[in-house]
Amino acid sequence: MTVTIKDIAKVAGVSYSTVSKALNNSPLVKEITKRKILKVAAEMGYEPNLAAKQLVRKKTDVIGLMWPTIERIVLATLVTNISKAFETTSYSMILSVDAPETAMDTFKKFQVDGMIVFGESNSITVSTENIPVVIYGVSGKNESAYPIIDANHEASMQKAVQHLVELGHRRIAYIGHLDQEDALQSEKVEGYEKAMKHFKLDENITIINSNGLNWFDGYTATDIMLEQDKRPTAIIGGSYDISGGILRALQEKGVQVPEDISIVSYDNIPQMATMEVPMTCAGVPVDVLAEEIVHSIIERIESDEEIELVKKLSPTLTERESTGPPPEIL
Amino acid sequence: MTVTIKDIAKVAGVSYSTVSKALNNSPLVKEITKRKILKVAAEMGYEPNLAAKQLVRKKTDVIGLMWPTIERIVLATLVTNISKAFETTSYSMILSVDAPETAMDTFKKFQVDGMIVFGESNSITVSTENIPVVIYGVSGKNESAYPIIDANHEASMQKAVQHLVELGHRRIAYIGHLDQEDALQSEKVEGYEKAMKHFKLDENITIINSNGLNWFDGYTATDIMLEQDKRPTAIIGGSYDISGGILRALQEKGVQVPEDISIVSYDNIPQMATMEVPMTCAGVPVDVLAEEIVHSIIERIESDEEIELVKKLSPTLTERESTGPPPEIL
DNA sequence: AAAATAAATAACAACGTTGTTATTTTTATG
DNA sequence: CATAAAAATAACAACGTTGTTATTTATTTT
Repeated sequence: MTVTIKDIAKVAGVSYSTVSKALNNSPLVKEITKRKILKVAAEMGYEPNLAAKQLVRKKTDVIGLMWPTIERIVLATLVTNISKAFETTSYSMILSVDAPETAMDTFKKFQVDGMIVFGESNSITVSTENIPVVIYGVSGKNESAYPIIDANHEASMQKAVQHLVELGHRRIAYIGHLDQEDALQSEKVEGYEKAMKHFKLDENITIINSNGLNWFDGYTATDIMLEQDKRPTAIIGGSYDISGGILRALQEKGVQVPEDISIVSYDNIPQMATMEVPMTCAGVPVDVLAEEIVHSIIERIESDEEIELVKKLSPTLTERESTGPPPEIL
Repeated sequence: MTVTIKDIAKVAGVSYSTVSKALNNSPLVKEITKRKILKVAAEMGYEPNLAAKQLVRKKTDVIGLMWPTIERIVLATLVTNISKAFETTSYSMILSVDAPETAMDTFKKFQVDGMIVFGESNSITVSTENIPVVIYGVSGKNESAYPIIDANHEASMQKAVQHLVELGHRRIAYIGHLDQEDALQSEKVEGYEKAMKHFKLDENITIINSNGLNWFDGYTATDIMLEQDKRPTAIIGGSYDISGGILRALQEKGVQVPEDISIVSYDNIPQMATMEVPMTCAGVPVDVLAEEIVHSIIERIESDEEIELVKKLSPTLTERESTGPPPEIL
């Protein structure tokens, strides 16, 4: 038998409503009785019944995270960070790896107070009724019905290019997955182009399609790139995995990083520091991103005012050993 | 305002207890009233309140999955499969990527009916009270307090070696992560050794430590292996990622797979089919594994009898293009 | 057609909380 | 030291279900 507030009440010799108040640290109960009740509760191993509480409070203090594609390491890191960020709040998080519809059903069933959705807003096909939602993705052109946390790929690319330009680079290539369907990827390429133009490097724009987001895709793309006659002195990798492949390909061809070629990677996760060559990277640090997402959904739940629809975050450039001045060109 | 059974009752002109029965398809209510009530409920967009139901039923129909290390692709695939497997049951699954203690707290709070734990039984440090638990891991020597689903690494290795022996191989090497702490890894190596001895290939036992479970670890280990004078004609890779690295390293050195060297990988996931060279692999197919895990926890919840403590599954050898007869040796 | 039985529905008490209202106890006031 | 005011506690009605018991209605049986 599980112990309820009524059991505690009996033992402590008070009414159960007093127990309820004491457990919620209400100012309506005297300090000394509060302490006594808390002590009894602890001794009896009391665990509150969420269902009962939920039934009367109409609130679960639970937020659902929809995460349909679990096989990408950067997102896995983000999820871990979000989960950690929730620990300091009064909310719990539940995770669903199901298809959006199924996930939504589960969340509705659990009557979550809010939802975090990875991906574009159009991944929400079912009605969310009036459950607050925050999306992590790309704000894009067309307006979304839900607030979006945008990691600001364009600004990241700007920072990456700027860093390399300041080091003296001019021939800066971009290797990434070129996918019209994927707004995330497109924004990176466009950001790169924009930045190059901004620094008057229009004719040096070199974009290589890795045709995928995996380690090996970056590897292959780099091989192809190295065969071309005019090598760039710096490469921007479109993602953690791709940059890993780029680095490996260069190493194998005996190209020194950063002496011969510098690399900056998109994605700002701690793992960048433990790569073969610690990687300079541009992007919103994953812990900041997590904090921001968690903060946003809670604000949206608790505040009545409409929050801003698009929140573009400020990326950081973290300098490590994969970037340096370009080699002297003979 | 959400619609409750009382609202339906009013509209349908019956008592709310009749509505409850009708919605649960009870034989105590006449077919015609049942239909009427169901129709009204649908029209009003009724969604049952889980908390209320839970409060009286003392059951949540929810199972928690503890998954502390989300960054391994094989486990991610398993999670996806488990999630899918639950869809055909009356249970829902919630996922926690937190540390075991935190995860356990969350699950207790949600009053899950059961828990699935990845890893060894000693990862459960907190009391599970009387929540049914099923562990996916290694049964090992010392008895566990909880039922274990064991993917039977030893038998997998036996199958891998047998397959290669039948093809005519004798010099079969094993490349994997040698970690005393990790029972999963140790069992694979031991299984390999046992199988080699079983086929009287004691003096051909070659074990190379990849010092890690990543793609690159397999890659490096293979490089080292190729420098040795007597090459094996076949390699067993300890995991999906490691095998990927092995394959890549061989390709780069111009070693043909399977003409020059055959590879069998541990881990039986669909992704094996889409590698550079479709990979022959040994292990319990991930969908079978998922079904078994889901079935076990549900059985443990619903059946009063004690279920067997250790369930060793039967691995499958899936033959693909990475294995063939050994080259003629001059 | 009245009495006995069966079938269908209604009434109501749980379940474990919270929050509001009613009562008791304590403290301050004249 | 009675009395008013304040503080502390108790009582009780929700919340939306389920399952048990009580009541009504329909169907047999004599």
